Amino acid sequence: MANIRDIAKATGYSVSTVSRVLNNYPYVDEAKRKRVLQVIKELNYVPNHVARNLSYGKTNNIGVIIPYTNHPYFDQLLSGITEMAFEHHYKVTLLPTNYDAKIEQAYLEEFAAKSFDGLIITSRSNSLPHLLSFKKYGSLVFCEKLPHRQGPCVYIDREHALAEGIRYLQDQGVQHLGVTLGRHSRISYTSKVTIEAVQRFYPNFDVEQDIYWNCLDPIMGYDAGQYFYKHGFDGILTNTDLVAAGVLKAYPTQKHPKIVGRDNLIVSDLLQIPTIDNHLKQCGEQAFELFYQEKSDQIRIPYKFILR
Amino acid sequence: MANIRDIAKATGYSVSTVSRVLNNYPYVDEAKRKRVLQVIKELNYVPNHVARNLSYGKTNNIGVIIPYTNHPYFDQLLSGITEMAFEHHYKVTLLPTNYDAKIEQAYLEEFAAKSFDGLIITSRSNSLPHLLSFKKYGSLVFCEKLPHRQGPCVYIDREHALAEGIRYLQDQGVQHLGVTLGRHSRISYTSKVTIEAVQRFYPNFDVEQDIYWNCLDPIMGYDAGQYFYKHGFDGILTNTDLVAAGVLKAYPTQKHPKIVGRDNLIVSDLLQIPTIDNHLKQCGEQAFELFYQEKSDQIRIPYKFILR
DNA sequence: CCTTGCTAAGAAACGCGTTTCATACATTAT
DNA sequence: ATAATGTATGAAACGCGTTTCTTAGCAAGG
Repeated sequence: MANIRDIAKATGYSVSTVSRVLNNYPYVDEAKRKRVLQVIKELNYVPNHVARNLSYGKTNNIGVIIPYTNHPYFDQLLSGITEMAFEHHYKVTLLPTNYDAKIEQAYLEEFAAKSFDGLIITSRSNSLPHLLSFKKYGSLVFCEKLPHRQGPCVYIDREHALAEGIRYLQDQGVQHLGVTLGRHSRISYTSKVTIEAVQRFYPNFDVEQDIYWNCLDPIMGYDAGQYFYKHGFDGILTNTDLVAAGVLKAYPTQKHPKIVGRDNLIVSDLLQIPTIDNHLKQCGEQAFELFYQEKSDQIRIPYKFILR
Repeated sequence: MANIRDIAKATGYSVSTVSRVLNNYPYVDEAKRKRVLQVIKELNYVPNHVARNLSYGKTNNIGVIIPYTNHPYFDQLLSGITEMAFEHHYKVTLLPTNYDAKIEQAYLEEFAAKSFDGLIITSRSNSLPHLLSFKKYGSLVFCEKLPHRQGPCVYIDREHALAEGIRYLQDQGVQHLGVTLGRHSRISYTSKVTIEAVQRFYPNFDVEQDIYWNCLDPIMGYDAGQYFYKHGFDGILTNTDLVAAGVLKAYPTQKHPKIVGRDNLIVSDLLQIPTIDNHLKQCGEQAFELFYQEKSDQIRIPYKFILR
């Protein structure tokens, strides 16, 4: 493959002149410009992007740390990021961690090594101070509320969103409330907030008996539903619409519990499940914007409780 | 930010020695190795990945040309690619085209410019010969059946998969078959195959009246369903489970048509919609493997018709 | 006629690692 | 004792664009 020096040689002009043609500088003789372009075509020359990036010190690439794809929560976030990145001529590189702190660490090092112009952290496995120590290498945007002035972030007002969902269940007369949550091994911040919110409305809520952990999809939701049905739960607060759908499936149709889903997924519309829409796509868009505008704002994305 | 020459200067050793330490070469004096590592730590030095890539002529990055994310078909494909890439220490960069040939072209040029070690084309907007002309710049893997010996690809046996779905509908006694399809502006290969397959089983199939175009999600599926219900269609072949779910919603529960979905999405399980599972995740995995193993095979991924 | 300013274009340095080549000493084999 | 290996390390070239610095021709302004 030809490089810029080959083109210089073939045309008889200098490397600088070729570079000037490539970058549309003024002050290049029209005849020479044409000749250069012609030779470029003849030799099938394409400027090496990596070399360019090295020279510019910039890659136009943003990394997104994400546990995994193909999960509605993260896919929505990702689609917001991707769309916005696209508009600003950035590319998005997926950095799946599977919640492994070691892998996350490896990505952070690649970031420090200038592989990406920025990093959006949709969910993290290392401690916040550790992650923040990488700020010196470039711009980091978090998808969680950071302590004041610690850097750019977008976040959801989970507390109020959950409160509204739980109040709805209470208003519907729910006596025995069950809750589905995700990973039990490393309990997420969201799970913690959920438990606290529920306890405020249901003081007798039993953390041991009334939570069904490790719910991520309808299959696990179905398991949860069987448990809840057997034990006479009449209201369920779920961690995502997918799980809500599974839960409902486990109850006989006439005995459906009051339920609240999350993420406003298509299923919740199809099955008429009330849901908390956290506008994740918008979160993703804003996260990218924060990176792009080099702002250090803390943006709260409004949620919306959708009654069906 | 320090670079390798700074480290060389600070230690008093040569750049080569520092590089040897970084790359775990044998034949470096133990004391020097330690000293180098110490200085690296002190100066907070991280080797520049872009420079390394330039030197190696390799990025460990694969690009995935995709119309958009957040669509079940592509997200499944993507999750297969991402998982496999992860296992082989590759990163995945998303290249959304929105079916715009110009944008696709831009990505192809970036590929030629060595931004990626390979390209997986999940769907394309330019002509096949045009895309194939980029083979000289690196390895291209297609997610569609290529003409013999034209390069690596994974594909689905759509013809047989569809035939099985349509035969099922016929066996169920469907008289008036409706079909939902995607984009009408640039009709996809899949759409063409679908029409041909239907015509084989239903010789009177009317391309004008019996197809509802531009169906991508349940909303559009609902529209299609209203049309089909109004005109007395008793069987629907849909282009994805999401659309199937929408179609059903438009029919009164007692009058549900016979229906066949696609992609084996969670909704189809929840709503008991028979579906054609094309094992898209597996497609993605195999596509990456073809790239990684530098094979030029044509891999057919078996489909599965799932009765409910 | 001389200065200022614009157009044009090349040499060389720069961004930053990796790798080849060359050198030199210390062993070990013959 | 000598040739052949093995260990250790530096200088310089390389991968490939971009950018700064310099030089230089030529026209307009004073």
